[in-house]
Amino acid sequence: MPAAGSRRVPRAERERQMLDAAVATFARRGYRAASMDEIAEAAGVSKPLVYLYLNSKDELFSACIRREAESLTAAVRDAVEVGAPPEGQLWSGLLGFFEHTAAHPDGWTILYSQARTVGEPFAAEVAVLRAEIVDFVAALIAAACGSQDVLGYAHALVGAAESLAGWAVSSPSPAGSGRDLATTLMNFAWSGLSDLIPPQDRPGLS
Amino acid sequence: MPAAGSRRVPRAERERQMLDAAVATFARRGYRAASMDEIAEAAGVSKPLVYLYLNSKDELFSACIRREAESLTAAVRDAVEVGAPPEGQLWSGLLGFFEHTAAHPDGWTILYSQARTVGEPFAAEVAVLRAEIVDFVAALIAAACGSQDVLGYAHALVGAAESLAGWAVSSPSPAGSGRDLATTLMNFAWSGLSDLIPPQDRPGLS
Amino acid sequence: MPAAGSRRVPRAERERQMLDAAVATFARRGYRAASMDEIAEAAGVSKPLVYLYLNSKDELFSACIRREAESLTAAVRDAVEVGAPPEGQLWSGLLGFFEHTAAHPDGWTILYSQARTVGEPFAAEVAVLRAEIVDFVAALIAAACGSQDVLGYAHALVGAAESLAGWAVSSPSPAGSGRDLATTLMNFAWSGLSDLIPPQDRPGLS
Amino acid sequence: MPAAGSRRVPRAERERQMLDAAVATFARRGYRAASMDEIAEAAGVSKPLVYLYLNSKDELFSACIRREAESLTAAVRDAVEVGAPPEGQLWSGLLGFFEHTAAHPDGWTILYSQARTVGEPFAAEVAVLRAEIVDFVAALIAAACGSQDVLGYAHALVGAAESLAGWAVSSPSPAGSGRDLATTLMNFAWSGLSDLIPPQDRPGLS
DNA sequence: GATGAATGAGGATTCATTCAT
DNA sequence: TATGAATGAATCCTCATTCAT
Repeated sequence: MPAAGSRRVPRAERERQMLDAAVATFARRGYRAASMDEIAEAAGVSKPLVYLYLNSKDELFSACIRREAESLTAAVRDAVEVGAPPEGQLWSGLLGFFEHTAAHPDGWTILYSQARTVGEPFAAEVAVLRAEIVDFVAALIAAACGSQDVLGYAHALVGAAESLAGWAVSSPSPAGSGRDLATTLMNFAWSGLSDLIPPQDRPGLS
Repeated sequence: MPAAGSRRVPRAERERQMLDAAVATFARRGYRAASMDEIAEAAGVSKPLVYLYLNSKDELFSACIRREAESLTAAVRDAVEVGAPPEGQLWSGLLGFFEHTAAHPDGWTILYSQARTVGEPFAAEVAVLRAEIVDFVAALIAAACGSQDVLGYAHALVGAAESLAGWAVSSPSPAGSGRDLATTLMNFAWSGLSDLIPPQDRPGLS
Repeated sequence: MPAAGSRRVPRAERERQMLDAAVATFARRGYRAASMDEIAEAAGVSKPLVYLYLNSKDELFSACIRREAESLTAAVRDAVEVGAPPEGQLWSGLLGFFEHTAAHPDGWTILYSQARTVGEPFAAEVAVLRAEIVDFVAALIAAACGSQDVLGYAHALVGAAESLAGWAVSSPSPAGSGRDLATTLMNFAWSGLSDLIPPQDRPGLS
Repeated sequence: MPAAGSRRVPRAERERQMLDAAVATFARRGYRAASMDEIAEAAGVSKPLVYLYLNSKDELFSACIRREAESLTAAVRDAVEVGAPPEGQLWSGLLGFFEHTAAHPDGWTILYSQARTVGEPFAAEVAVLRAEIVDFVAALIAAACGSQDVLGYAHALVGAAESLAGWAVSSPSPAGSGRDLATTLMNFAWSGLSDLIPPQDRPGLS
């Protein structure tokens, strides 16, 4: 097991080290404030090597986004129980989502906070990712309900999940485990708050 | 009514122009990428005047955050029907929220996307704002339900609202009016998705 | 006696206030580091008024130098006992010099430290002043001794006086009064250190 | 021996070139008026390289002061004949001092004129240097005389030396060689002016 | 595979100075 | 007499990026 800063490391591993350092640095400081010097030092290599392997700051950030996005989608994909009923798929997918974001807070920060604020090439990349998730969730909701006009609900559900994930990431203690978060969200999304309210107090909306 | 770029404007009005330009620029480009040159030009003044009135980029951004935060809080505060039952207060507050964010998308972007990613002084400022909102929402939910452990629900609800607001801001056409968004969210939050699902398909969670 | 910041002050007095403020500011911060803003504020007036009366930073500094130089020369001139023997003239002149520099440390700082380091127009002005003093001292020494090659001695004596004045200005307590300094210097210059040394230990120089 | 402006020079040599350029520039223009652009151009490198090696204008100036101060103290230390009687040590030390300042007028200007006027971090640095010199001279005088109250004499002697050095630096021709200056000063300091004066004309001071 | 040496370009900030009243 | 409003022109400093080894 070679030390992080050791010499003569094969390219694939060096790239992984660089991406790790870049993800951590971008998450902590933001795209513009993170300097290539900082990243190279965190990776334990010289700056020209970062350029040799990853070409530019833009491409480096892009590679970070791609890696973290694929890591997150893979985690959710693997967590979803194929063949289960839609609600079961949602439940297991949410569980996978919360567990992965809790385990990789820097990756989550990059995707959710940083990439959206940097500007066009990257914001679009994450927007695509998010749209895929929303569409996937919308399809599950539609499958469960039969209704078609569920895009708003899907957005609300995804936003609620993001908010809970961010809550858990920023203040780990009170937020609870991934399972707790998924439970909270499924209760919230499925039964709504009205289950907690006496019927006569419910607002007559819509 | 003097034109925006006219000479010899009283200080209060110039400051307003500068803040308008700064909010628009920061929203579009992010804190780091926005240059003071750009902001000054957008405000129709020279850079030294911006510094004379607002002292530094940090303070300028801080002033933007404060102004937009107060504007949003005031809009929601004024929209909430005091004396109404908690659900009614939530409904009217959400309505005010969606209408304000739709009317001031740049302000919303600054608070929601930019300020959180810049780093400590600013992230903390918006974190406080958001915590206040979550606490307020949690109090309303608790008042409506009698239950105490509602912080998770409040986070979910606020996140859902943010997501819908962001959806509406980024793609105005399909998202609908503020009223539509509020309706969607209240339906989602109150009745849950289960209303749309035949009872036998509901997952038995938790 | 009008307050320093009062309105509608006659020009002569305003100019005096400005020069006072400028001398103090230039002495404390140096020519380049002192800003016109700072000086105007210290004088209790607005910047355009400083320009109206004194035209530019250069001319303002020049006016400071001229005023302080004349003030110092006048003090020394008035102190010198005309008609006394050369040594008596030197003694009284030194006394006047030390008393004036002790009473006006900012003026001394400007002449001795600041003006020499700023660059050509000003350095030359003070160089002229200093050359006059050195020549005057040289004439007195020559008159007392009959010798002609006394320029080096005059430089040494003036430098010793400056050093003692700077010592007194920077650490007032141990240095003693103007009279003490003048006494020290006259002892040093007249009798030399050899008076304190047994004759057989004196080096055989030159 | 590569030319001063040649490419790819080892760091140590580049730093020396930069310090040379900085000393010359600071001496000629003063700390504030000297621009980093000017210094970099004088050193034959680009500005970022100056920052890469010397971090900031402050640190660059500080490095100049340290280098010149050490250079001067080393020259004097090496010139002093250890084991000689105190007057001999003074004589040889003065000789070393005058020869070094004559050979390095820019270094002398920085220490004597510039650093004292810039403000606190630097003024303190040279004040320490000067205090050491004064103390050293005072010790020699005390050793030669047996008297204790010689600090004033030491200040006078050092000031006289500084003045003569400045005279020699600013107008090289009439001032004479280092040996001449040292002779003048030792004559002045040891025998005083009274040797040149008929006894009956001497003032009876203190 | 890896790096020390080097730079063009741009950004935040300050300052002396003027104009209109 | 006096000032609030305004700016052109630097200046310090940083950063992404490349070259020669």
